[in-house]
Amino acid sequence: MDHAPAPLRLSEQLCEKIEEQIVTGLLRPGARLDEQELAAAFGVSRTPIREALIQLASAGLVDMRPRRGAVVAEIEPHRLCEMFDVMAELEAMCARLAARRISEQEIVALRDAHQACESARDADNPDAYYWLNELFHRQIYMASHNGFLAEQAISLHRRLRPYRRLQLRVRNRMKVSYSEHQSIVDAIVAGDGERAAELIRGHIQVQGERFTDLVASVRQLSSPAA
Amino acid sequence: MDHAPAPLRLSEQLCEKIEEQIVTGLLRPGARLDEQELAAAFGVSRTPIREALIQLASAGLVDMRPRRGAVVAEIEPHRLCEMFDVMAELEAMCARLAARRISEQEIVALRDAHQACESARDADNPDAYYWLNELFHRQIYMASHNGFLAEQAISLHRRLRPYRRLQLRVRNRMKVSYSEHQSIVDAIVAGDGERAAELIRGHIQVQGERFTDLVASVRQLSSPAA
DNA sequence: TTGATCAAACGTGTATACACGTTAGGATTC
DNA sequence: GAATCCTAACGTGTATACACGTTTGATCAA
Repeated sequence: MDHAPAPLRLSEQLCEKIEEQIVTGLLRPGARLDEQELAAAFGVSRTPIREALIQLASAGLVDMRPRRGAVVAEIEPHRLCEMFDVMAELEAMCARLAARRISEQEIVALRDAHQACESARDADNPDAYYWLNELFHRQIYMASHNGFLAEQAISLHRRLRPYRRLQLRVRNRMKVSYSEHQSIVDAIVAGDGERAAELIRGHIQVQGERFTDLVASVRQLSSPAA
Repeated sequence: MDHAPAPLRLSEQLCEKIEEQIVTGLLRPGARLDEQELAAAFGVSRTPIREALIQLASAGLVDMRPRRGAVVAEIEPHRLCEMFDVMAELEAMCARLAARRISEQEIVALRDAHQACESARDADNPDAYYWLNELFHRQIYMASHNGFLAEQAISLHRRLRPYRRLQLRVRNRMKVSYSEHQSIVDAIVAGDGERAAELIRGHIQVQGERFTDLVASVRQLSSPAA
């Protein structure tokens, strides 16, 4: 599908690799990102590392303080809630548009993605569910037929990844999530945009609300010393 | 307000300068951004220029093609409409939240900003109106009391600047815009979030719709040769 | 012992140098 | 005369070198 023959630029590859380490939690929020250290670790010079860090800083995953080095961005609980509120609104917009514009093919794809989530739920496999859930939501983004909106949604979704991931461990979360998905699919297929928007807004916001509880532990993780 | 003592990094300053040249139209969409040329023009080396371009590329104002140089991003008409749709939704969200959360002080500030627009309208000064309009909208962003949302709105607003600017030249646009502002202020102060959201959504979307007409001329500007 | 001051090491920010892909121009061939 | 191939110049991508601010450790004074 992605027929780009080669990234061809080290900066891009490094950007993805470092982002991977951030979202998987290998690099914790607040961790220093020493340019020389990273350069040595990846076997390249500082130049492409710097360029990768600048990109990640623009994306909000890294915080660069002048002359004082870069660190993995620490998102305080309050801001995290704000971000989830915006995410909820973006997804609501996607759902509203999707209800009006989704094609027959896309309906099939959406139902397939939904079905796949069911399998992961039944297998009680949070990691699988995490990925399949992401694919499910992307189907809705695409069905909005607004490419820019879809990009924004994907971008913010990525940024929230490390925090979202914890959610699925909550008891019964997968089952509740799946049943919410069902209602959303029904509303979209029925062409009821307002209902679909309202449902998915709640679906996302509940995660933000629950974070009010979880953030404490996250904060503990990111600042062990103090 | 912004108590940052000094940007201290050339990359940042160059980023702003180049962005300025893009949004003011000095650098037209599609224009090549030769690193050596820019470096010579600003009297610096290629390194900070590259870093500035990477930031601008992340922001979407510049398009970097591997090994083939950077150009000012060309936004095709279709995508521009998509961006205005998202902008409308972001502003609607700001207005909805603002109606619930705005403080007495912020109401005063909002009315002041609105009043300032009136002066520019009466003076029939589109350039002044352009800036005051921006300040007016920012008051609403801030009143949403969602810092992340406000940042996103400001960011997208900046990106749409070069295209938005043309709008005010349209006959009677300033008068219509001002009267729409009035209704929006009333709805927010009255605490009617849904009405405020609906009004501002229309206020923004009408710009996107009108662009369907204007884009032809924009396209002509950006690609004189063919 | 604790506090402040200073100096050296460290790391970022910028400049320069080099390598490779891209592109444009000219020569050659059909 | 037009198209293609080759070649050389150009510009990007990466590496290296250097300058300056920041930080840290030690020394000295109270």
